[in-house]
Amino acid sequence: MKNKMRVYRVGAGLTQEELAFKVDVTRQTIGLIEAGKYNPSLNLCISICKTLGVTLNEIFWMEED
Amino acid sequence: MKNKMRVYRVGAGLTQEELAFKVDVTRQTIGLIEAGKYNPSLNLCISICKTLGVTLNEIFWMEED
DNA sequence: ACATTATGTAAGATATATATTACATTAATC
DNA sequence: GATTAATGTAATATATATCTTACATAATGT
Repeated sequence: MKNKMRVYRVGAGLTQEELAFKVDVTRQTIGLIEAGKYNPSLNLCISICKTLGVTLNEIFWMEED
Repeated sequence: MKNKMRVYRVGAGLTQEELAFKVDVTRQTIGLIEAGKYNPSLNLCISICKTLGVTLNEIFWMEED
């Protein structure tokens, strides 16, 4: 599993397009990050987290390895 | 204050150059991230955290706002 | 079934993170 | 105080995140 963005996004009742608009980025960018095909910038990660009301660890930190 | 990288790096007894080598990046890149002048990629942030034995939140998440 | 909404994906363009090389400055050690 | 190690910083080059446009598919409602 890549990251938990999608879980928190739909949990927040947001579509990819809506989240994209809020963090000032493209819908495609959100989709590709969710799909694990993009390596987003820290600032974008932080914007996403703040918009979804969670922290970096909750979405982007994987405990396993 | 930008992020707490420097605190944890010197706490780990590492020089910028040593950390850079471990995360496979340039010394300059580390220096600029510490100085808050770069917007690093998530993967690099994760590498740095793992090398320093901390999580994303500890270094890159600011509670204020 | 059809219309609409949400998502996947791809090609080419643009912005920016990072590399490379180089030199300057500061801190530490002798 | 001279020498070395660590860090700051700048110019140009390269790699890659992100944008733009476009089309295709999946899901959902009527």
